[in-house]
Amino acid sequence: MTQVRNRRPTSPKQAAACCRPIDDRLDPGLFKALSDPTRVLLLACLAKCGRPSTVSEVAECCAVDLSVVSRHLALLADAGVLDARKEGRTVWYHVRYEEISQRLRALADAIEECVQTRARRSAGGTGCCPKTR
Amino acid sequence: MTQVRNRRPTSPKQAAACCRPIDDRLDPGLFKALSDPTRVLLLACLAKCGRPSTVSEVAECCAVDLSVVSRHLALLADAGVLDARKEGRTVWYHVRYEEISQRLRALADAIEECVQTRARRSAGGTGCCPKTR
DNA sequence: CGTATACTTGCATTATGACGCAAGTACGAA
DNA sequence: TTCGTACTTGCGTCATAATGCAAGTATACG
Repeated sequence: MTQVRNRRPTSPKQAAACCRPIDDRLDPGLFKALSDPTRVLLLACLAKCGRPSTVSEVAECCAVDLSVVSRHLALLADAGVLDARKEGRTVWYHVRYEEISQRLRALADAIEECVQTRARRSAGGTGCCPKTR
Repeated sequence: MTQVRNRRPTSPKQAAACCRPIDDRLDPGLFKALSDPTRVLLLACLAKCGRPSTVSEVAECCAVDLSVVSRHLALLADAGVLDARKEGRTVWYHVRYEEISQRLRALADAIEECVQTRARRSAGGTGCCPKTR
């Protein structure tokens, strides 16, 4: 494939060979965690409540089985959305507010960077690095 | 269920009855669109390329069938991530940079609002409205 | 008109994931 | 050590969705 280094890619195919902040920030893992309605409902309840809550407490928010809630919360924690702290037999989950908002803002920045790159690039920008993954 | 109006919810269950900006901004539809690796790859290529591209062009970015790419792009357009413009037999897709970054920032704001609410609330805040959906 | 191009749609296959139930684990209390 | 609480895990079922191929539609071009 033609390597493009110091020019903006002129086609999507060329763009595929370029790495930009958006490549790291556009993480399907995070979005997969937020793509299920039940999970999002649980997350919203936790977020609005504001304090760490147990699995049982969160399970009262909706009609699904406790085991389902347990799995959803564990998945959200895996994705970096929640933080889990075990205390005896109870587990306290709380929202990683800063983590989430920072990741979202970083992605927003990365997306806007793609627009601004055109101007910067033509003025002698940072170039397009080869894709390494 | 106990309705909580002018206090911060003290449990996730109470929180479920409260509506906040996060309820509207945490839209599973958007995240579902961004949860598939192939779709994210196509989106990144389009974003980095910067100009509107055709289905065929985008399809050169990865090894999946053209029909698959066609479906992915249509889905991303449905989710508000891409904009589609038909011109003769070709369809030009381009990234809605502003739309996406604004939605992400709005969600980041809504998440942080959940943290700040505690202080505002105890000083006589806006209250907790009943859930209407 | 016929043909090529650009994309979409139907359909079957396969993979992934959500869910509930039941059983299991871990911990605390009596 | 026995029981109850809090959660996790195994497993079967069902629904959703990703994919490729083939056929279909729409448009341009000669």
